[in-house]
Amino acid sequence: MNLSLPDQNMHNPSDGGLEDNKAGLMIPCFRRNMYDEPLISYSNRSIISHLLRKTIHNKKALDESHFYLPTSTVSSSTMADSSQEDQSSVSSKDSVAESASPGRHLSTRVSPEEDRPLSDHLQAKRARVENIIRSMAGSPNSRLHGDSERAESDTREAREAYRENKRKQMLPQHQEGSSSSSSSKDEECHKLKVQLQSMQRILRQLQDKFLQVYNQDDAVHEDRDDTDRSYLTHQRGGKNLQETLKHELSKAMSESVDRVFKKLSSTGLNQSSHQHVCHTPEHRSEACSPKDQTEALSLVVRKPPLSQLSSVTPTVKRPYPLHQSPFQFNYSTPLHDSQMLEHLLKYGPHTNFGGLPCMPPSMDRTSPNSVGLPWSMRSKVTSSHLAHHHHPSGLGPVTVDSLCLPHVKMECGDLQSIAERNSYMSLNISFYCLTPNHLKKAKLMFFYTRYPSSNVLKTFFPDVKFNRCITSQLIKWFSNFREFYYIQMEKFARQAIVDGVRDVKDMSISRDSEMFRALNMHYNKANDFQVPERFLEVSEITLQEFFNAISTAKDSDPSWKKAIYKVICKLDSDVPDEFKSSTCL
DNA sequence: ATTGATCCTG
DNA sequence: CAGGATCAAT
Repeated sequence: MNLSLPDQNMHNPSDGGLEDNKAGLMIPCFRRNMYDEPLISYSNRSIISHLLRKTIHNKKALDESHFYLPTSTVSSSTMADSSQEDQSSVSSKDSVAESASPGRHLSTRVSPEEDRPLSDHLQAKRARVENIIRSMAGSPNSRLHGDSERAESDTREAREAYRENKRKQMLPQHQEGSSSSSSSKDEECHKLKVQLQSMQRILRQLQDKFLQVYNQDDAVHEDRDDTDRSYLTHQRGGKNLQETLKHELSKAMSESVDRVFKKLSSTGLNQSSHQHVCHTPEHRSEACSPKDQTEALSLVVRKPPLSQLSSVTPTVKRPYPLHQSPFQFNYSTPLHDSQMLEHLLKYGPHTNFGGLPCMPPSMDRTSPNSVGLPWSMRSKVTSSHLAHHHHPSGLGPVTVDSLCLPHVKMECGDLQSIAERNSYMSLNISFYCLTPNHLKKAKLMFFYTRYPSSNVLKTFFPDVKFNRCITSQLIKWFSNFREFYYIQMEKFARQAIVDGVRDVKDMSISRDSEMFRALNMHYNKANDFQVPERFLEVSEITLQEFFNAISTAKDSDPSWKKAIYKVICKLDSDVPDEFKSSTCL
């Protein structure tokens, strides 16, 4: 924390953004290496990527294992240009895993001739997915390693191939759900693609702008020894622009996310509603067959195997491909990242997910915490609660555990663990919830304002998307701060009276007084912030108010503190502008 | 009905 | 620090 150098992270591009980057969690994409890579490829790895991650993953695995299919299995000539990807999109990993469970229709390729028809439609399907990926943003590989022209032409070809493929998808495919679902999925994919392309355009524009500023700053940096003080004003202007651009970028991102997920919530949730059949064991082997997994796939919210079963706040872990789920409880419907994000947008991070449509209604019913209560009262459904109330009839602890998963409370830590897998989301996670850095900042702000208005909060936490939850949490924080503050004051005042202090003038607070140390320890633990003098004055006034009230026995009145609160709330001062910067911590 | 402050608890 | 209860103000 260094408020005098609020942007120091921004001025060390040379160390590649690998420095201790506290602010990096908030705005990770502004680190140079982050900028170079994840922002460009985010569209492959974020929103859609949770629909497609498996395909990409499979492709990688295959590239390593040299697993190949005969080109002849690709029946469509329109897929010729992407035949290699098509082939490589067959998951060697999945195949290996699935080979352990023979009889699944998505069998291994040990004898390709036997499943030629299946191979064909799976090939087509994979080709389609691959093409969608490529038409989204171009192949990340070609972007990163190849020349951009080729990438662009690849993209054009991929789009055409995609259109061709759309026609191909009209062919009878598989019996999952209804036959109309595949074409409607295509529609959704297409809509999503259009959305993403527009997002990309916006992003590219912002990236360009940002890069301009960035380069400009670099140039200024390099020349700074040779230039006069005009350099400082130049730099300041650049910084302002940087701040502006950061906010613009965040805003554009979040708006885009909002738009996409609005779409998703109208279309995607219909899909998940048909997944309801997954919740009964009788259906799990049918409706939740691996075929479904070749489409949207994603996260399984699960508890880490090593965590105690009694943990109240299980963390979200990397998804298992369903067939690799250690206990084969595939019917524990996975929560999609998109659903999580959507839920976050609606309710904030501290709600459980019992209300999500993918949840079995029965569990919703039996979970009183999840229905009809304000957000603040919905959380903390513990595994033990569920174990006792929902599944008294013989399911083992592990089963109960897995069935309870969607009820885990989402913490910022959980979100960040999602974000670790996804640079785009990591940019936005802190946007949707309060982080430890925000807490730290709030505590420092308390030195200036004990009773911040919600407008002040909004002003000084510009990197957070405010909703009811966030606002309440921030207000609660300050309420807790005040509580500690007033408790200290009362304690010290009473102690002074016990110690025989008579004159209120003897109640003073300096930087080396015990009272100050206690307060500083609480609000400025790292002691890296210079506590403003005004805070000492206000503290002293507070202490004297308590002293006076107690000495005159006003504390016999149950609401004697209110008078003091009324005095203290008028002593707020303005929070310095430095706190407005999201990079000040 | 909602919001916010405080108090109390864990 | 968060959750919940209570009270007051809107």
